Order: sequence, then structure tokens, then C-alpha cells
Amino acid sequence: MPELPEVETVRRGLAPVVSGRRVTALDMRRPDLRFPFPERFAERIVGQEIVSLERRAKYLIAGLSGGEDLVMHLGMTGRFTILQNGRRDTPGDYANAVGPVPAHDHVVLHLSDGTRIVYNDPRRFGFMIMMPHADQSQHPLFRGLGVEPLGSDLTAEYLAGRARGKKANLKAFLMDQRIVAGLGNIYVSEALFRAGLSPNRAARTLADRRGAATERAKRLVPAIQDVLRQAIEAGGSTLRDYRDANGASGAFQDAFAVYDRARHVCPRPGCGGEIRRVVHAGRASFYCPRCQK
DNA sequence: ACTGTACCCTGTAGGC
DNA sequence: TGCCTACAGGGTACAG
Repeated sequence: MPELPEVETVRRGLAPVVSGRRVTALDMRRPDLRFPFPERFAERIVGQEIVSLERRAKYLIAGLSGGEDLVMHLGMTGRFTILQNGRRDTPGDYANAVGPVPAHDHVVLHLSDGTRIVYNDPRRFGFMIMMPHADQSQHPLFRGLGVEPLGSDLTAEYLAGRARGKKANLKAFLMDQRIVAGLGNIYVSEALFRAGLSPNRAARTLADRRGAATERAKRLVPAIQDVLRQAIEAGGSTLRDYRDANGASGAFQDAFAVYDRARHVCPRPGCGGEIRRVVHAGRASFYCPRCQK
């Protein structure tokens, strides 16, 4: 669920609350999420100061004063919630241990100012791992990642170079985290609509015979960057589970042109086409066959 | 080297 | 009302 804009929104909500705070306790309500929790997880975190909270692709990275990083992924349904002053709107009160623990609250991070950060994840596709900060770029999780789409590394020439000779379709190409890191099912569909490119088109057509970027690649870069920037500005997209760290929904779902809009009329003025749903690699794709070639 | 499928897990929506 | 199926923001392990 959470793609780059959602993870970035969570990061921005959490960062001011956790930065400079010390972890005073860690509760684990089960032994694992998608992976087992790190060895001696609590001992490695408790007593450390959280010095930074960064994002790479869809990963959140908390830098700890002891030199290790806590790397977190939200999977499909992961959610961080900030609890201040022992108050909580759902049943269960962590401060007083009153009432049942809410379903799927798997991890609670207690901070030195009394704030607690709760990690909730019904499907448990998310995970938390620890790694030395110095090893980050060489860690298997990060080593093969593609460029950050909002950085200066995403260029038409880069896309053309990676797409050259690939007969896979554009949908799969852009979903591949080794190419562009942080895009997911929603924003690939939306970016392709903005670029006027069909998800069915072969990726190699982003490059010409010499490997130079085509007009298509040049349209794709701003389409990706604009949709991500606008989504971040809107606080991400809430379809079902997603909430930011303060419990607020995103608003960008109201701006979807095609995602989850099968059989609706294309929003481009004068088009009148009908949005289609197709499946690529087991994931739904949405596009307007008239606008996207 | 690619590509497509199955799977991890839970909740929900829709058809009957 | 209830049962059953399909599907959901992600990523990985396979088989072909």
C-alpha cells in the first residue's frame, strides 16, 4: 500500500516526534512480522537516541546513536501511530494497561518524553531489521535499488539506458524497484496516464536504436516526479488502511485519474474514453486506451 | 537473463 | 444472514 508518497508522509510526521528522543522501552507482541525481529532487538534499541529518520525507496531508516540503523518497511498495511500523554482513541491504554490491546498492534516504541510509537500491521508484510549504518549501501536490501525518483538521478537518459532491449512492458519496468525505487501500483498507473503511455508498451521503446532517450522517456520523467510531488503534498493516498503518523487520511485518492477507476470516463477533457483495468504480473493496471499509446 | 505465477497474511466487498 | 471467492498500497522465491 504505502508507496513513496505515503512513506514520506509518515516520515515527516514521525521525524519531529522521534528526533533527539531516547528509546526507553520496546514492546513486542509477537516474535515476528514478515521476518523475525532482530536478535536481542530490545537491548540494541533501548537507551539509544534516535538521531535521524530518513527514507530510501519505501524504507524508513532510523539512525541510532550507537551506530546501528533500524530499517522499517510498511508492507501493504503497516502503520505507525504517535500516542502522546497516555491517550488513545481506540480500546486499550498502554500507559495503564487497561482494556484489550488493539488487534495487530505488534510493536510499541516508548520514548524518553513519554511518547509512544505504535506499529500496527494486519497483514504483517512489513518488517523491522537492524544493520550497521556503515553497511547500509551494501546491504542486500539496498544494494540493488534503483534511483530515487525525486532526485536528480532520474533522467530520460537513465530510463532509456535501463530500458534498452527490454521487452517487458512499461508497467512491470516501472514497478521494478531496481529501476526506480519507491514507485508502486498506484503511482505507476497515474504516471503512465500523465505521460500518455500505455502500460502495455514495451519498455525498450523508451530508447531509440542508439540507446538515446525517446520523447516518451522525456515525458515520463516529469510525469513521475509531478505525480509523486503532488501526492506528497496531499499527504498520500488512502484507499483502505493508510494513515499518517497522526492518524490522518491522505487526500490524493481524490485526484486519481485512472487508478481504481475501471469503466469510468477518462478525465481528460474531450477524450470521452473509458478507463480499462488489465493485469500485469498479477497486479491491476488502469489506463485510458485513447490517451495512452 | 528474463518472465510469469504462487505465496506470505488478514480483512473486506460483492455475488449467490 | 451467511458462505464463498476475489482482491488489496509489497516483495520474494521459484519454475519455465
